[in-house]
Amino acid sequence: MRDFIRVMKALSDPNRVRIVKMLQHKVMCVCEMRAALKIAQPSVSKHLKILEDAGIITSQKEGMWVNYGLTDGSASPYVANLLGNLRHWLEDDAEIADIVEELPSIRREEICRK
Amino acid sequence: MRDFIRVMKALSDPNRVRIVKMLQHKVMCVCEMRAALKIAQPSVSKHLKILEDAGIITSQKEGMWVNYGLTDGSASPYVANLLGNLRHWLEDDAEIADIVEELPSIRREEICRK
DNA sequence: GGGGTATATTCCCAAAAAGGCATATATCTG
DNA sequence: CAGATATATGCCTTTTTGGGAATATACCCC
Repeated sequence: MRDFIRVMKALSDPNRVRIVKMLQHKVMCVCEMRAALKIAQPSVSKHLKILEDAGIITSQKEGMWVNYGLTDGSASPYVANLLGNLRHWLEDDAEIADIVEELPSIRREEICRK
Repeated sequence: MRDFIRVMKALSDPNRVRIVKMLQHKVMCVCEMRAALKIAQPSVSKHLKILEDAGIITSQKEGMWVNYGLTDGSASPYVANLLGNLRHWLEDDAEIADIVEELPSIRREEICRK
């Protein structure tokens, strides 16, 4: 039950769902997500921690950056199912479409390292 | 997005998940759920409202009682999918098993109408 | 080692959520 | 109609949650 609730809570926040939908398109670092979501960096980090604790995303350090990506969900049937469905769910959501459309223009080389 | 969040939030609370798992076994009135969950009646009513607003359950008046049951989920793909999966998810959860086991002994004729 | 950058953590605040008690509403019974 | 019962609503309190600012940590480059 605890695992199930943890996954459901993790996906109960719009910004966290946006993160998942973005990560369907590419691996991203924190500052890229910050730029896409237009919220403060610590807020992004906290959302990422919640998603990671739920087994929905994983992180990998690459020098100064931390790359976040979706897990394969093999550790949890709840994650596996929801990540699978979220591949088509919300695809026609206007707001999600807007964010995804702008993703290619958000490149860490331009945003970070100023 | 709003619909999706509403459904996820509705299923992010242990007591509401317990309600769904109970309703998989039988239609129940508020006082039966109150007895099963061991929380105050107004709390049950409020949880039911949240689940109903999300399209997860429906209610039907029967005299003094209000019977609650699961929807078929046809109004929402999120509901349809989650209700479908919740038919097997948490089936081996100890706490859920306990509640389900006691369901037959919770009969409105004995609990209500004192 | 020192300066700069990316990320995580801490602290604080405002808003939301969950619970209970009291009360309102609706229905049944006599 | 009056009393009893089932459910819903309102109010209040406590806890949780999301956000930001400041700070700590880790890494890179010189």
